[in-house]
Order: sequence, then structure tokens, then C-alpha cells
Amino acid sequence: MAGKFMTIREMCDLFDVTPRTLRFYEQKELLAPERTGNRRLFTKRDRARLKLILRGKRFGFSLEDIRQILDLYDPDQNNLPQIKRACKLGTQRLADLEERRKELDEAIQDLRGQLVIGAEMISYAQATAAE
Amino acid sequence: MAGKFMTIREMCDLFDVTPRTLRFYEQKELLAPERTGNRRLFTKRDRARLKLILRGKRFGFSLEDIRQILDLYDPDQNNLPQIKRACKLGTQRLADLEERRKELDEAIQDLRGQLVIGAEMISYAQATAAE
DNA sequence: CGTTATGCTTACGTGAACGTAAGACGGTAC
DNA sequence: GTACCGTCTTACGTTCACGTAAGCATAACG
Repeated sequence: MAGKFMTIREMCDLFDVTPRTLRFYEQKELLAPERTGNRRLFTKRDRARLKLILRGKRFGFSLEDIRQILDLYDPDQNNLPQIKRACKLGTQRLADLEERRKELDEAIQDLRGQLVIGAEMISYAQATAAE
Repeated sequence: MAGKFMTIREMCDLFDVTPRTLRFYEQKELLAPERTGNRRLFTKRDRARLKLILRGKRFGFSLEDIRQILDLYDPDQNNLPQIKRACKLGTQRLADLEERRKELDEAIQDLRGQLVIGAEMISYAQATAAE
């Protein structure tokens, strides 16, 4: 049923988005589903791209940022300069992500510390209440 | 000059944001600077909160999400139920962040792989061009 | 002491990322 | 055949996160 092509509804159910969202992404050239008549047919490629799109969004990238990143994932094989540009941009993006990971680790440490403090406040409150 | 209080401009320079942004965050109750007359005076607490705000934004949280997180970082010490709620929410948020880290690691691995492919494409193109 | 910078409030404007409603078209279930 | 999905296009509406301009008060500088 979903071997090669998927309808827009199947895509929506699979990724938990609305049809409007998929059409919007197509309009922004983030997706490029096939057509039969004027019905959209989403391929494996579209699914892979959508996964990347949603992931990017969860990390605060704009759709325009994401479009640039997507180009990295399937550049025009016959266009060497474009491949080189994509690699350069990708290397830069990688450094970006690694920086983000450091920040994320820091945030996790902070939050853990805060939870310890919270736990202390609770046990202290209970201790004084028991007096 | 910036020992205890900072002007809005000093804050802007320090965090690379506009005055409008700081006023906007205050209106949304993310910050609560003191006042002298009607001039805002930002304290160490505001600086700590702003750091958290900007960090949250980089990870795609909405300002409303962030407001909830901020409450975690200085709950009302006299309100035990609120502390407990904050801890619960914080624990949940921690799991959330750790999930994000897994995703981020995945994204980094993907991108590294993609860069390898790109490098291969470049060297292949150059090899065939040399024939 | 006038000019220039900084800050305040109020309020309308803007770009991104969709939501939503209207109307038309094609398959298909009865 | 017609009633009903599912999908399409077009287009106006909406929310979030600020930008920007106007008008006024105060502070800092020379």
C-alpha cells in the first residue's frame, strides 16, 4: 500500500502533519512529490526529506535554513561546484551542530542541578514541618 | 559600572539583542527588571534568565515554553506545592532534553556521513576528469 | 545651556509558518 | 445517476516574535 508512493493523507498520518503543511513545504521547494493528474504522490525521497525537515524544526532552524541543508543531502551529481559549496556549507553546519550539542549538555547539567536543589528544598520543608 | 545593575543598553550590548526584545520579554513576564523612575535596571537574576531564554530559543522552544522552564529556576520558596510541580515538570523536561540530545547525535552522524559521500563525489569527479 | 544620546510608552507594521474557508474536480459506493 | 469522499487551487486570516516610527522625558556632554 505504501511501497513506492504514498498519498498526502498517508504522509500526514505517518508524520503527524496536516495536508496544508505538506503543500506549504512543496511551495517552498522543500518537497517535490510526483503527480498523477494533479494528485500528489510522495516517494521515499520525500519521506527522507520530511524527516530531516521536522528534525531541523525541532532544533530551531527556519525553513530557509533547512532548505539549504536539504540541498546537502542530494546535490546535483553533475554539478561539481555545487557539490563543493554543499560540502563547505555542510562542514560549517556540522561545527554548528557540535556547538549546539555542547550547549545542550550544559543545559542538561543545569537542569539536573536545579532538580537537586528542588529536591533539597522539598526534604528541608518536610523536615522542618516534622518538628 | 555593571556590578549590580545594568541599563538596557548594557544588556543589549552584552547579549546582542535590541531594547525592543528586552521590553518584549518583560511584557511577556520572562524578565522583571527593577525600576528607577521608569528606567529599567537589570540585575544578575535578569542576566541569568536572559541567558536561559536565548538558549531555549536556540533549541526551538517558544517563549511560552521558556516561561514555564524559567519558573523552574526560581520557584517561590514558600510554596511547597509549586516546588513539587516545578520538579515534576523539570524531570519531564530533562527527559525531553535527553531525547533531543539523541536526535542531535543522530543528526550529526547523518551529516558526517553525507560529508564523506560529498568528498567521494569530488574525488571521483577529479579522477575521471584526469583521464 | 543647548544639543545629543538614551530611555519610555503607544501603536501600527512585518515575515515566517501555517490555519481555514470556498469552490471545483475526480473516483467510487450504493 | 447521485451522494460522498479525498484532493486540488486560491486566497484571506492568524499567531508568534519582534521591527519601526512617533512623540515625549531625562541624562550626559561639551
